[in-house]
Amino acid sequence: MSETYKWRHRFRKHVSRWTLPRESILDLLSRTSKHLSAKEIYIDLSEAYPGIGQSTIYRTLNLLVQTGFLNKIDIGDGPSRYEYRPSLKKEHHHHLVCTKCRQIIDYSDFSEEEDQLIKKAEKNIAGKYNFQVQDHNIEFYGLCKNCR
Amino acid sequence: MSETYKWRHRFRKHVSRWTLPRESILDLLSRTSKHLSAKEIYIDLSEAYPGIGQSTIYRTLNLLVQTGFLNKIDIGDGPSRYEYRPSLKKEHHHHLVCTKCRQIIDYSDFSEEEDQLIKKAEKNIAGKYNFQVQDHNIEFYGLCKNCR
DNA sequence: TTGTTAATGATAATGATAATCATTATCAAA
DNA sequence: TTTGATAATGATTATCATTATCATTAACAA
Repeated sequence: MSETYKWRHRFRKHVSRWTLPRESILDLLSRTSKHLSAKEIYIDLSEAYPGIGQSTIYRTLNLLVQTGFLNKIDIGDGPSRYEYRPSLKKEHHHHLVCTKCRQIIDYSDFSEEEDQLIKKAEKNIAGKYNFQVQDHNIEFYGLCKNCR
Repeated sequence: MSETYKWRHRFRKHVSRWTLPRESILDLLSRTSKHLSAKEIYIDLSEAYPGIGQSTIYRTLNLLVQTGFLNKIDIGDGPSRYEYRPSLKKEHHHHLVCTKCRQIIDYSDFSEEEDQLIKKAEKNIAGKYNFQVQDHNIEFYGLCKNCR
């Protein structure tokens, strides 16, 4: 079964129409490991899809984030970046952010202890602050292999 | 010894002049536990210091972050927020971000295991990606006691 | 095939922040 | 203490990312 078909199916559950811009953006992000900004997506797609509007890019990105197809990444400066999210299940990874070239690298192998620590912290937070944790985010800042 | 005197002293090491806007901003942020945006700081200071310029706020905030007097906090949407940083030593805390009212709460009690886990991760990251970790950041997203 | 209506793309608007530049204030040295 | 070099300020404009508006177009259920 094609990816497109699966996407379309998942998408239609949200009572939204399946359109070329939506497929193009999802397709692009699913084929790259890069973390792209709206502008970068716009530039890239403009070749295969001349005339696509910037507004559509922004709207579609927001929609795809809301519906769980994409993750939005915000590292302080510059524009938001987006990455494909393969499954709705708790596939969890974090990011290494190069403070020099601003490259973002995925980092996913520290799960067992992390889960324990996070669970513990969430319990602690719930008790102490009456704060109901839904999600968490860890970033490491430093220098990538090219910049160090 | 007054705070102002200490700030001034620390500041002069960076070959910068000690001015009223700089003192006012530092004073304001040191007296609140809130995490304020540039605009909020501007509005607040405008009362005690009519005529202060927005540019000065932004410039000064950047400077104070660079010189270690303040932390800059970026939680995705909205403007950057700033908090006072009591000491240059590794006083480390993280943030609970309410996804509904966008309030930020400081969270600092999970250090021992955290340190261990983070150290381990940093070593792992260095080995695997040749990435030199300098700092890290953890955020918990959820609902605060008023919003849950 | 068609009608309803959601999505698109062009454009203007907004909000946060940075750049420019003439004026003013700080502070080291006289 | 004054003074002079120059850093900092505040007004303004520019820029950059993102959102809002709205007429036109396309998706898809019937």
